[in-house]
Amino acid sequence: MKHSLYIYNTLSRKKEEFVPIHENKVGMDVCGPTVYGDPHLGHARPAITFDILFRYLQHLGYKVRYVRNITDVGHLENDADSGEDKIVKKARLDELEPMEVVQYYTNRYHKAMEALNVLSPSIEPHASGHIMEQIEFTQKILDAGFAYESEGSVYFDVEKYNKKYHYGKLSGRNIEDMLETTRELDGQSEKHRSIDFALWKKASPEHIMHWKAPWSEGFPGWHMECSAMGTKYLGEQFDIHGGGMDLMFPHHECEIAQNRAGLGKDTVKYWMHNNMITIGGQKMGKSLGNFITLEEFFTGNHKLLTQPFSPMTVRFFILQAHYRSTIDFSSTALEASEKGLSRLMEGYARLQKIVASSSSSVETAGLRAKCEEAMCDDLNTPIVISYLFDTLRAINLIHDGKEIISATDLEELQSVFKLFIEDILGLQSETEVSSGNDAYKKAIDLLLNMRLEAKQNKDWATSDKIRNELTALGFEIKDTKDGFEWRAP
RNA sequence: GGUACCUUGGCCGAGUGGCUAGGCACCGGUCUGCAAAACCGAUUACGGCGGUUCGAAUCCGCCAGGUACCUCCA
Repeated sequence: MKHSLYIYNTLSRKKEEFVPIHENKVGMDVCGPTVYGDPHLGHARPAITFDILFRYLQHLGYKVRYVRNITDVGHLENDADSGEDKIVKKARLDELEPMEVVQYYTNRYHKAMEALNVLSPSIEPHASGHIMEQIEFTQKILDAGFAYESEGSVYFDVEKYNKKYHYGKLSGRNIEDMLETTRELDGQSEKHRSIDFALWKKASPEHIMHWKAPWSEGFPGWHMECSAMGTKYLGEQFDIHGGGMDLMFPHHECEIAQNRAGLGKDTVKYWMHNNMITIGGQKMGKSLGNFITLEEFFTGNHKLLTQPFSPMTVRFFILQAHYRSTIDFSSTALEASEKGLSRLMEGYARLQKIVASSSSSVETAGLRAKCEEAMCDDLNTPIVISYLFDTLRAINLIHDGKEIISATDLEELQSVFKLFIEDILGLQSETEVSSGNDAYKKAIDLLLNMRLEAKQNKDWATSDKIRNELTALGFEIKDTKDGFEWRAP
């Protein structure tokens, strides 16, 4: 029996059954990175969360168009007149062309994502390549009467919008509170209200990145790109929009308002938000300066890291928590994940070598359904993983010859493990890649066969010497009943 | 100040009314020349107080502590 997928919709604050707008097709938009810095652990979370969703929707048989944008126009540093493109600022510091910075960090992002086994989205549009669409969208909002021009910039009229629609429906805020709690109005004289946000911003003279628009030489406001690009590639109504929880307000709230004002209808059916990764209980982020880049994880080159952590360990660590929970980073937590993952992957490798018997003494039939059920319950990957570990025990017992499994059950188990470990969770074995070529493998086998002989002759000195030397080089040697297993460093 | 959320055993983390996920660590055992691995077993838990209920980690109230957003952030 096929389960229905339920996902948590931030709009309703409830798990809802996922029903696509168009049968068998899913449109999905996720906020991608701003490419002015190295990708860090925080970037890995939404990428992996929505990678899982992307993979699972496809597994369910949907044809998915996944749009993940690259923000390269930059956001305003602040709302004041001196607001400056982040990308421009960095470029000037580095004395690079803005697009050079964009290219550099985009490449770095892609490299990290590939290492994490995050699938490429269907379309990865750059904001800088969609200025026309953003200008047109802004014009639509102006035409609809929900924006005003002021000194070359265009602002969204939140109060007017709120009279007809509801500004704050996603984040649960109300406009009165926002007006009360926003104190500083200095330097914002262009705007009618402090809560109004820019759709188009006139560029100051020192601003390098700017484009021609009916109102001024300038650049789009920072919520505009999602409205313009999402609807361009997915239509005026599409299924899923995702991103980090910190984007809920103002970014996604403003996007909802822009789309409603410009198109006259709500665009997104399901809003999904992943929670943050914390470090010592605090959000890991740029402003706090407590983030660790993905490269630092992979190399171990950071004062908070006791060792390097492989991309798969990082991926597994993230999947061991539900995407809507905060997950607290620590080196010891990563170490625990690393060991768990390694045990899981070894068991998975063992599963391939198991020889079937005429019947089964272990019960494994329900695994597929249980895992599907967990995934359908708002992508509960930690539960899926716990089921895999439960089954791992049976696999090891069969491997040790203490239990038996029939050919039918074995085939099913292999199929389920492949489906969930590789296809859905996207975990891949890292040791096989690094094991090198055939000659190298044969050389190690040769050494270990010599050790086996020494053992048979009770020559413990030679036997231990080979094992100790190989261990010192980073190899893992395991004796089995009738031989050995080894793993490259 | 406003809004939302969180507090689970040594650590990380599931779980939303009864059936006490899982991982890592630790302890005991089996196996082994020794070790590793694997397996078996044991131990440790739901922030505090009160309420609802036959029964609460799970629902309600209060208190304490913490986090996020309200400014760029995944």
